[in-house]
Amino acid sequence: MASRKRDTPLRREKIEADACSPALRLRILSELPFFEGLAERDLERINARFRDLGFHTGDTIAREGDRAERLYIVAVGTVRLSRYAEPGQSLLVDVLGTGDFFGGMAGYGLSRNPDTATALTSSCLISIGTDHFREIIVRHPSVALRTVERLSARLDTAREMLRQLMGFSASQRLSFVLLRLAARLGEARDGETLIQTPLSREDLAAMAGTTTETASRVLSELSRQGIIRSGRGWVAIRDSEALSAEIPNSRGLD
Amino acid sequence: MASRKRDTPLRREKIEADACSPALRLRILSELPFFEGLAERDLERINARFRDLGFHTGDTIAREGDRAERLYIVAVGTVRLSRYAEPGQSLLVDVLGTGDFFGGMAGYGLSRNPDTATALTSSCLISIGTDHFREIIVRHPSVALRTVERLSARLDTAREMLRQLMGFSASQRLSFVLLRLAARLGEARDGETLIQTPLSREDLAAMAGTTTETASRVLSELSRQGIIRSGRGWVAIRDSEALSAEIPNSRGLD
DNA sequence: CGCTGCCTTGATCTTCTTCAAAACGTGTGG
DNA sequence: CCACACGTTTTGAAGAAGATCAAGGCAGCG
Repeated sequence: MASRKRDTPLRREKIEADACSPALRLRILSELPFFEGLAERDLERINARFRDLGFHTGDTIAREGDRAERLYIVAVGTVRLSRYAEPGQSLLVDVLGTGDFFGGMAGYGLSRNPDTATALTSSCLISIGTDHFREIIVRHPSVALRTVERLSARLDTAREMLRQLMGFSASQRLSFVLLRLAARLGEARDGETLIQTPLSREDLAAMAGTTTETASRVLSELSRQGIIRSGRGWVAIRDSEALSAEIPNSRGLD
Repeated sequence: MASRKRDTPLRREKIEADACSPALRLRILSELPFFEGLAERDLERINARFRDLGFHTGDTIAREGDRAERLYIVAVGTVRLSRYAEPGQSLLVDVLGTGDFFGGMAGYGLSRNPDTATALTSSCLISIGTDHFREIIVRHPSVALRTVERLSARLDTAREMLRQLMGFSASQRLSFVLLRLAARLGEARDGETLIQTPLSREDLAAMAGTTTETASRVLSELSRQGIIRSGRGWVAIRDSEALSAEIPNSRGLD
């Protein structure tokens, strides 16, 4: 309706490819909740085990089915974890921001990557061989605990999504996905929460377990109601109350 | 059709309520993959921290929303983890057998039980306070690693189920659930794999994210094709090849 | 500008849920 | 030991939600 040539609120900052050069790595490491509270020299030793890697939008960071021999931590940017389903279909498992990790965690059970990771924006990650990470876990109980906690939380999230996916309607699921994304990646901007992670309708659909068309319809309807605004590659939530109200007994995640 | 008064292959052994009395606990503990490789005296110390609990069929072991202050490990029997959805609806998150654990793993993120646990059979569990378990993790790196690995595997399973739930048809999902159950809880019995865990059609439906009626229809159809046999509270898989073939690029889980 | 790809919208059609009722098993009490 | 009564399972028919198929519109980019 009243959708004139409105501002496209996209203001994507270019990320320097060398944003996490070796020099900066130590600082990044020390700020990760993961390694919080570790002694300076332990951090240095750990830092020496890490590698840093820059990626451009769309680059593949790790591929489903490859040997899982590295653990990755997102330092800057956002990363998309997806899992192949049918030809053409894929489930968008998660969207990761700064501090999130993925990749070969287990040495035994999961010898191969269960998911494909791609860079949604120019990103930079740090990575470490699983062997070395295991070593760190063994050496630093606090890291072990932290890892267990993060994994538990993620497991809960995944199960919560399962619950949502089954009982809820497509539009409820979409609303839920938007709230989840807003909470993790949203930026407050004059009263709205802007999600400027470049997620296509197809991506959103994949997160909600529905089709591109349905996703589009739902977003249109929400816009019509003034609950959100959206455009190509961005969504802004204007009334998150109303959005939450769409979802029966929802729970915050992550 | 040819479904005459066939044998009900149920042979459910009664489980003594005291099957895991303190005396037996040590043995059980030492056989858990979890604590494999620990020294005798470490095991004894750990054992001292554990409590043992017996449950009858249908008993509630832990309730969704309660404070998560204990970790449980299934010693004997099977346990059902479910999560409330809509009034009347619930998602059956998982079915646990010997050696599986659940409950408060994280101290921070998950201060409350995300799931309700009920005993599917007479079961006996051992449990430990989360604080004590954290202590064990800190003290015994091998347990930490094992925990991380188990959690990773579970996370993967949950995500795999997510993938299934979205792209697949109800019958494919059901087939998948049956295979999963068979792999974890099935017993080989003259050429068939028998799942004698007393799961109702409603339970199966909840695992597959569908309704009782649809579950029933699908099982009927599979029986008609000779792929399975089923009755009240049991399913036997006669041709797991055929069952797998129902599912596009499936993956083993857990 | 005109192309290419993304997004929107419409119409049809399949699948699954929902509502309803009958058949079956199981355990119970006579 | 039999018969009844309950809950589970099965089956049927109608309905709704969403997938699929098919165009048309709009933004960004060369």
